Amino acid sequence: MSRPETDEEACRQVLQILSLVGDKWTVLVIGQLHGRTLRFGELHRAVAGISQRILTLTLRQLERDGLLTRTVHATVPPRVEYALTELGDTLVDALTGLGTWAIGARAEITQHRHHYDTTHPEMAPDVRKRRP
Amino acid sequence: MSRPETDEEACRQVLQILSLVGDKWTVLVIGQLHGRTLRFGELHRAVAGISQRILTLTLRQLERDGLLTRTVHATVPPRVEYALTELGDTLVDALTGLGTWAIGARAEITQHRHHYDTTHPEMAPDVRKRRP
DNA sequence: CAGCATCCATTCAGATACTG
DNA sequence: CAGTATCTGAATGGATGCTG
Repeated sequence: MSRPETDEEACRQVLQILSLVGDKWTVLVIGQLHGRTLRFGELHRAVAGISQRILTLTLRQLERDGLLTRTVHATVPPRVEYALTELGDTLVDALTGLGTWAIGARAEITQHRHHYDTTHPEMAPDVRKRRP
Repeated sequence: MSRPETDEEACRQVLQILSLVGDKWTVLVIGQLHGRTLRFGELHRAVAGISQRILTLTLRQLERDGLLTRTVHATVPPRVEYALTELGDTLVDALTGLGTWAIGARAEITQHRHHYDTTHPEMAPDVRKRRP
């Protein structure tokens, strides 16, 4: 009874979420927002290396998906605050599970890679190219 | 005491894993491999729409990371079988958690998107463009 | 059957410069 | 401060054709 319809379905759902969260920055952003509210500039500084454009797009997407709220204070200078919604918080929780796995598996994966690279000398440069 | 070092660290780890698993096909492939062994052609058919090139690259990467094994049977015609390793199985388990979240949140997210799109008419075409 | 080599179109991140 | 506008190089995915 392995691989029932729900597995199939779950797989597609995961895919959706991964494409939603799978880009380089989204996870970092919601990670910073976990349990606190930050302004645009603060986020920009907190997520080292992100460009304004990408940060803006990332925030807009998360806002559109209902994962965070964007609050504009009509002051001078302008003040815009970002915070996770309850839905966003639950996503963080869900991702935490993956994070735990990642921490536990990291060493083993690194080791496997090294072994593979030495065992299969120049067999798959493309593969390594994709994971520097 | 929110956001201790471990959070920071976990976040990077998640990012690693997401970039490892976050592409369009990897999840589908390991999803198909969950609990069974498949040949290249079977996988190619099972994961509808994937090209041979991408399937090959995806499999190589997973093999390199120690998430699946590639067994070549020296027969004619050649027979190559792919199966998840124990590590790969644990990844599937970890992803299942995310899948569960995804299924539960899907409706709400869709609803939020719709609301956002009607509320912010042409405010963020780029955002919608990124999520058709 | 399983996969590699090639080429092409597209997407996207990132840098830079400008504005309400 | 908090974006928006624009441009460009790089990376990727996908299609096609060939081979041990």
